[in-house]
Amino acid sequence: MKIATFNVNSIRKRMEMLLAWLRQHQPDALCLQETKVQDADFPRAPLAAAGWHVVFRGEKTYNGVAIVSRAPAAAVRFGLDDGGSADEARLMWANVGGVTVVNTYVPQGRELTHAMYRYKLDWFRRLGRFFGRHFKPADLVVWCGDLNVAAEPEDVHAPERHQQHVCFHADVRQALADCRRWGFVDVYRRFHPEPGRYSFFDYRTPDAVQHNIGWRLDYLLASPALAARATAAEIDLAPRRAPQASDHAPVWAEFALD
DNA sequence: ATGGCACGCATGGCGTGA
Repeated sequence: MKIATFNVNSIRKRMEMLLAWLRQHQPDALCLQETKVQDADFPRAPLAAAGWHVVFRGEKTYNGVAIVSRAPAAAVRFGLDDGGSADEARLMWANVGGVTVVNTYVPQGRELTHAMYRYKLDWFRRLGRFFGRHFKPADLVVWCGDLNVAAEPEDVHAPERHQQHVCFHADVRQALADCRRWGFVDVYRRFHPEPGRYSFFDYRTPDAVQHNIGWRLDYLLASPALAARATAAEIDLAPRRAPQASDHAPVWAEFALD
């Protein structure tokens, strides 16, 4: 089973690239973030014409998540179900081929002093409780998405310059670590321990990919039971190098399931 | 040290992203 995640930065701008990537990689499930489109305008027709199922929740201009799959997704649910802000355009989960796929677009946080940064830290706490409420480590679960955190110094170019950044501050790294303590394994790192492997490259950095000035913000984190079955994982930089690219690259992993 | 660029919007500059 092949599962992937891709922050597309507008699905309408990225549809041609997205269809080509699906055709080439044939994932069982692809989690998308930042679709930036309200549901009434979601471009489901070109995906359906290519034989893909898709479930989604979005809003105008901002956020938006979707799961594209070859077989229909089951038990599709949206949002954090703890009575707080549900953020349905930031979290969805579904069963695809016997695996529970959780797709998140974690709030970026804007500035350390901004209310959205407090909201981001709280969001990780709420998500940790969500995992504890719904899943057991023996379940086959994969948490995918743009987590907006470089988990370790190896996950960002020049970490010493980013100690006060909302995606690398000690507090947000700890919030992700606390959330992962449920049992999540970083599948990409199982296969690629080397530093300097990134999934995000800022548009404003000239030739960022060529100079490898980036961040690893996009993850597939598997439950212990699922991680034990991982056979491969990669960051695909080709779509990031292409014209009219998203600022993120797709990340995928494969699992050997019965 | 600062700002690059791209996106969407009842657009012609602004808020947001990371």
